Amino acid sequence: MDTAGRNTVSGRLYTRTRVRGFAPWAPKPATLRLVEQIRQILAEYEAYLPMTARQVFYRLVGAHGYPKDERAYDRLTETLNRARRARLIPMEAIRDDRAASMGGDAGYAGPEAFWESMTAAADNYRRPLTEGQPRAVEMWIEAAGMMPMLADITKEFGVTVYCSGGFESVAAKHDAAHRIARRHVATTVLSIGDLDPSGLSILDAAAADVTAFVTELGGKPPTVVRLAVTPKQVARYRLQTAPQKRTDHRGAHMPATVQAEALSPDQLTGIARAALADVVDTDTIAAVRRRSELEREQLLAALRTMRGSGA
DNA sequence: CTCGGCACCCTGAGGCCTAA
DNA sequence: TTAGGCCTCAGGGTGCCGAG
Repeated sequence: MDTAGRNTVSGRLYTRTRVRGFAPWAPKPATLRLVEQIRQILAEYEAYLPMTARQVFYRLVGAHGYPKDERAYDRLTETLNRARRARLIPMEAIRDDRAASMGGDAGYAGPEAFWESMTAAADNYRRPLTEGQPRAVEMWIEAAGMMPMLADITKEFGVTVYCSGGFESVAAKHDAAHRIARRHVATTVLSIGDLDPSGLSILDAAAADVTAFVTELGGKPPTVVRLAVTPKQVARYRLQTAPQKRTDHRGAHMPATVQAEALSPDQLTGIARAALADVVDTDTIAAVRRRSELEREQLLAALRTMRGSGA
C-alpha cells in the first residue's frame, strides 16, 4: 500500500498519496487512447519541443475534438503526469515555465577556462540584426507555450517575442511602452492570439494602454497588427471552432471562437515567417550578417594572438 | 462609481468515490 | 483492488459586465 507513501522530510505519513519518481502505470483503454493522441501531437511538434501542458491541451481541443473545460484539462495534466512517470512520454517533452533558479556562483576553473570563455564569446560575436532597420518589430503572443516555437523564427529576423500573458500587469505594459518610446524608429507589433472576445479585448486593452504610455513618454505610438488567428485563416485552414461561452461577456459576441493552437505548428510558423519577411528589411539583415562575420574573424584572430603571447 | 462574479492564463497536490 | 474521474485547495495575475 505505501511503497511510495512515506514523506520522511516533513515527517508526515500518508496512507494514500500520489506515486513518487518513475512509476509503472496500467491506464485504461480510454486513457491510453488519450496518451496516443498526446504522442501524435508531440510528434507533430517534434521540432518545437518541449511544449507546455496548456499547449497540448489546446492542440487536443483544436485538432482532436477534446472537450475544452477545466475538468478535461485536469484529466489531461494527470494523464501527462502519469504517462511521463511511466516513461510513455519523455519527461523533456513537457515544459513547466515556473521552475526558476537564482544565485549560485560560476567563476572560472583557471586562466585557461577564462580564455576558453572569451573565445566562445568572440565566436558568438555579432551585430544586432535590428541595426539599420527602418522600423522596429516586436511580436506579442498570448500564451507562453508558443514562445519557443515562434522565437525560433523571429530570431532570424532580429525580432523579440513577448508574451502578453505577462503583459496584463501595469508594470509590464509600462516596460513595453518605455522600450517603444526609447526607439528613434517607429514600432510595428505583430500579435498572435486566440480568436475570441477575451483574446481580442486583452490585446485591445494592452495596445491602448501601451499607446497611452508611449504618447505620454513622448515616443512614437506602435502600429499593432493582428497576425493570427483571423477569420480569414479560420476559413482558409478550416480550423476547429468552438461556440463562445454564453457567460463570457467581454467584448462583442462571436458565433465561433478559435484557439491559436488550432493552427498547426507549420501553419503558425509559416504565417509568422511570411509576415516578418514582409515587414523586416531582409537586405539590410544580410548586410549586417556579412559585416558581423568579418568582425568576428578579426576578434578571434586578436584573441589567438593575446593567448599565444601569454597575456 | 464601486464591487462581486465570471471569464482568462498557468500548474500541482490530496482525497473521495465508483466503475472495470 | 485499483485506475482515474471529479472536487477542492493553493497561489499570482487581469478585464469586463451588470447590479447596487
